[in-house]
Amino acid sequence: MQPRGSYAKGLAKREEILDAALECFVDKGYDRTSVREIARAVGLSQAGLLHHFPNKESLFLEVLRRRDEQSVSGNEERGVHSVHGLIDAVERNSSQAGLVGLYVVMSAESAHTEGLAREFFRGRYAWVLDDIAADVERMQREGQMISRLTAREIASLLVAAADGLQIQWLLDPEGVDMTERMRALVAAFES
Amino acid sequence: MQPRGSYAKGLAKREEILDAALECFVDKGYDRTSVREIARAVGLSQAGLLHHFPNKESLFLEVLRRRDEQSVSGNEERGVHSVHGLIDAVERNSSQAGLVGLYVVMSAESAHTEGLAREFFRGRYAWVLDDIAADVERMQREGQMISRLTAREIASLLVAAADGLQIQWLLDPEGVDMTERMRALVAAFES
DNA sequence: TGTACATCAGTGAACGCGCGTTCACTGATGTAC
DNA sequence: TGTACATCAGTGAACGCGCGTTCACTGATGTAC
Repeated sequence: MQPRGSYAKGLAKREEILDAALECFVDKGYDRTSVREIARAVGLSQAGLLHHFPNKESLFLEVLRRRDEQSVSGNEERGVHSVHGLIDAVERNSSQAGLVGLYVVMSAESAHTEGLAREFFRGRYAWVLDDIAADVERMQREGQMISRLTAREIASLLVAAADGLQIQWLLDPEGVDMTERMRALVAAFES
Repeated sequence: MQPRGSYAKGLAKREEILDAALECFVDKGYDRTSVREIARAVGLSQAGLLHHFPNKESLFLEVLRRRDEQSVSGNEERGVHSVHGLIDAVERNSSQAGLVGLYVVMSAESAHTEGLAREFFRGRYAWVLDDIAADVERMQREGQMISRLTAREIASLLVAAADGLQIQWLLDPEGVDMTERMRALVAAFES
């Protein structure tokens, strides 16, 4: 006998939970966010929440996965991950108070840890860097970017700067304009 | 009646605790490091450890402060914080498996949080950026660096890249040579 | 169209656990006289 | 030089607390006949 699957109401609640969980994880990190807290935010008991997800780590990974899907589909028209796609992501980030910023904190947190979250981020960085490096290589061929550095080096530095600027911005939101600063970096790489 | 102050034995134990705490915080982060764990590492009971520090947060801040002092005194001859001082720090970091890396994870963690740790990092970033910007400005005056970007922008991007590369390196130690990549970035800024 | 029933959605209470911190205490150690 | 004593260094047990998770359960909902 096959399981029947979720009802419409269940799926809707699931989405609601993922939204609330994202918000909590973004502004408090994994460890400092409790399941109870997320449950309260969506008007459920903790046991009610855990009816939709087997445990906290699964919920967290679902949040990451969905975030990734959304960011991919939103960027479709300009190439999944490109140099300017990265700048867009940074811009969205500063206006929406840390949507992609989840990644910086979460990846920094999980970089030290074993487990599924670490594997998720390792994989994610790998293909983001691949995509951006491909875009940089194209720009180099078209003579738009310097060739003194390899495409991979430039891609890695761009992503690193985006992540690092996020930290500076979180510590001092008025002092840093992330988008403008990213544009300046790209300009320095342009030939 | 004045307090008598610590004995030599007490001061030695204090240093031992700070060393052990640094190691724990570096590879597990603040939340996942327990006082009991640090105490065990230095052969004390948890209550014994808390004889030397009033609570966990104080211990943590002491670790940060001492780390900063050591890194300053080690860099004396080349200017406290300079462009090449930053590269040195990155290099030391990759060889010593994350000594300064404490800052990246800790600052990312604490960027979202209120409290003393956040203030510590806010202040620290402010003066590190000031120092490096001053060094960049000197290099610009001497014609060694491009002037298309402001000194402050360059300084901010250098620090951001150093932090971001740390994350990439933690996730994939073989895939990234942080030092070499930092040198490439500095080269891109040189005129 | 009606109904029996399996499954879904969600509750409330409890579980064991590890956490940071506190307490009253003991022995070692330096110091004032 | 000897000694009384205040303070330091450290112990062991306990504290309350919030955590993630589990349990037995109830009512709602879709579906098969």
